[in-house]
Amino acid sequence: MDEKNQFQNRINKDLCNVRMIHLERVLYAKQQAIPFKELEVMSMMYKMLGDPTRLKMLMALRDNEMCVCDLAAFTGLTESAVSHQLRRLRDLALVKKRRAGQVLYYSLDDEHVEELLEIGLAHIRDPYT
Amino acid sequence: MDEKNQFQNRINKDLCNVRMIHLERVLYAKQQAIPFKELEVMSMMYKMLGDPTRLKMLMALRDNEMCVCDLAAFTGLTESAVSHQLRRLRDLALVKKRRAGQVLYYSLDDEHVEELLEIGLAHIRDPYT
DNA sequence: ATTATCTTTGATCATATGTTCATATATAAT
DNA sequence: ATTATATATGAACATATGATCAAAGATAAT
Repeated sequence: MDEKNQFQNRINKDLCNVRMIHLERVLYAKQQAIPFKELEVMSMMYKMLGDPTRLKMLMALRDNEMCVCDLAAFTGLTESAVSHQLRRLRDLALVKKRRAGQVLYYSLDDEHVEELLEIGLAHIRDPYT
Repeated sequence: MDEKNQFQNRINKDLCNVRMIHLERVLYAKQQAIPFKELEVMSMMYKMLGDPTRLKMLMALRDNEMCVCDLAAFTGLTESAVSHQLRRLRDLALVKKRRAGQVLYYSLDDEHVEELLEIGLAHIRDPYT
């Protein structure tokens, strides 16, 4: 096999050889790609759903708004740990809080979050429908 | 404040005092909670969406099925790294593969995955609608 | 059969993550 | 003002995670 053939799938890109089979698909993907900052925020949002403890809290919040100590009792964690996680969930707009005196009531931020939870549950229960 | 008052929100549960404000909500949450095994799978599925590299790959797969080396070229990672991540995505039924000779074409597993991506993107772009 | 191409796998390592403990803040009650 | 309640924050530590490198399968071509 001569050198031309050997490198038929190697395309010079930014001074280094990168192998690819469908150049047009790679270019199209690059065109369509969302800005990196959005990608980071978006992946961080999913990551916040991607922990058993936080997910358990979120699933419970589908039915009722709950305060920190309730969530701690429910999850079996310390209130500190729950508070830490709620803060991260709040930073990504997955939950919101409402104050009533000393008590802070947490609930799902909006219907997007509910949908993400519903679809995720459906997916793991019926992977092929 | 006498001892009765001091412990009004402390309920003996499994031999240790746990503070909670809404016992009925905690009990209801426990009743409604999905099995732990499902919770683990579900959170792992979101976790797989929760990494910039994997998410970038998945977003690209919305438009086209792509092979490993294309995805490597697109992401700027080694083919090995891409393959590792694709395997994890496949384990959670987020992508599927189709063989054509030596080339393996990856695509989103089903419409659940597309929906999860659409809603996630909508959420970070319009946090309040 | 041998070689090339495309992809996968296992080990390794630096970084990221979740929990706990100690402490601080905020609101309410005495 | 002082004390109690409810929550938040920062530091620390053990574990989990993602990328790389080296090597191995798997399919196709010669």
